[in-house]
Amino acid sequence: MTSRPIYKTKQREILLKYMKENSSGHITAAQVCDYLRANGTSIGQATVYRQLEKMVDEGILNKYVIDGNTPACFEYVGENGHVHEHACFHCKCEKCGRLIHMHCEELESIAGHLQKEHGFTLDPLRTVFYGVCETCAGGLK
Amino acid sequence: MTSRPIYKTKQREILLKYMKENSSGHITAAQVCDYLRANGTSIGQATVYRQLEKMVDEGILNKYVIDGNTPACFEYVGENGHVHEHACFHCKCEKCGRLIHMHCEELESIAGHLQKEHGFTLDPLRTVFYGVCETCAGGLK
DNA sequence: TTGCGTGCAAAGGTTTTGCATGGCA
DNA sequence: TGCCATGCAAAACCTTTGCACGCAA
Repeated sequence: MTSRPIYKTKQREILLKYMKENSSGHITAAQVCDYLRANGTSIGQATVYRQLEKMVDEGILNKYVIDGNTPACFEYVGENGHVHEHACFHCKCEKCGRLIHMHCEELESIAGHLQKEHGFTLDPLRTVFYGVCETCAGGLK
Repeated sequence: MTSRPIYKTKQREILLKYMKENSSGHITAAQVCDYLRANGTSIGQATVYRQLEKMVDEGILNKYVIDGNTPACFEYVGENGHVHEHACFHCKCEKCGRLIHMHCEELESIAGHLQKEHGFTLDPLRTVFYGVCETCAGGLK
């Protein structure tokens, strides 16, 4: 939501590439730093945090927070403007940590409801449903 | 959850009383400490955190984690196995950063839907809807 | 008496910030 | 050239933990 200019720096490109290549999973800032360090292309952690946060602002990345004591996870969700994947919702399992993508039209009605009844414009890209997935629920309580 | 014995200490009673009296809003651990300090009945912060967490385990309090950098919020939801009827949903405005909590029955159907159609057990306590609130949307872009 | 609760201080770990320098536009 | 990005280290922040003592049951 910020309208700052986007500088195309070497560091940004490296981060973008890495996040894109790992779009299937959720990456923590520490993991990024580790990878870069192991790769010889070390980037200051402050830059990593700043760029990651910036990309979240731009809608390129999603940020997931489980709780205050575990590091936040980032996930690549697309560039080129706002690639609104139609109603792509995310569910995060609190047990196995798995991130589940689901496309469901019915869930779109939530946005409409929030808008009409509560005057709240939902941002589905950034909203994450937390809970317990089928597998973990089936196993043990 | 946990099945530890519940000791009835002076500190616990004070905390319980305070949380009960402020059940309408969200209280942070720091707010509790501030209040107690201002009141002369200071309790060690470690105890505050430990008791609060314990009460969450017991189902007396709800704990809300918005993101990793803001302190967690606690809310009194009832004792005596008094299961709270309506889950509390949270909306966080990405512009003004305001946290809006709403009790809405219709939104509860989301949980049911996720459960039935996707096998996902929603945890309303930890789920936050991101978007733009009425004020910010109405005002300026 | 037993074992949990408490309090203090210090540690823990993630994320942010200050400031000087470097690089994109 | 102007402004933003970077990097390093230190700070900030919330929360947890170690340990000795106190207190409920």
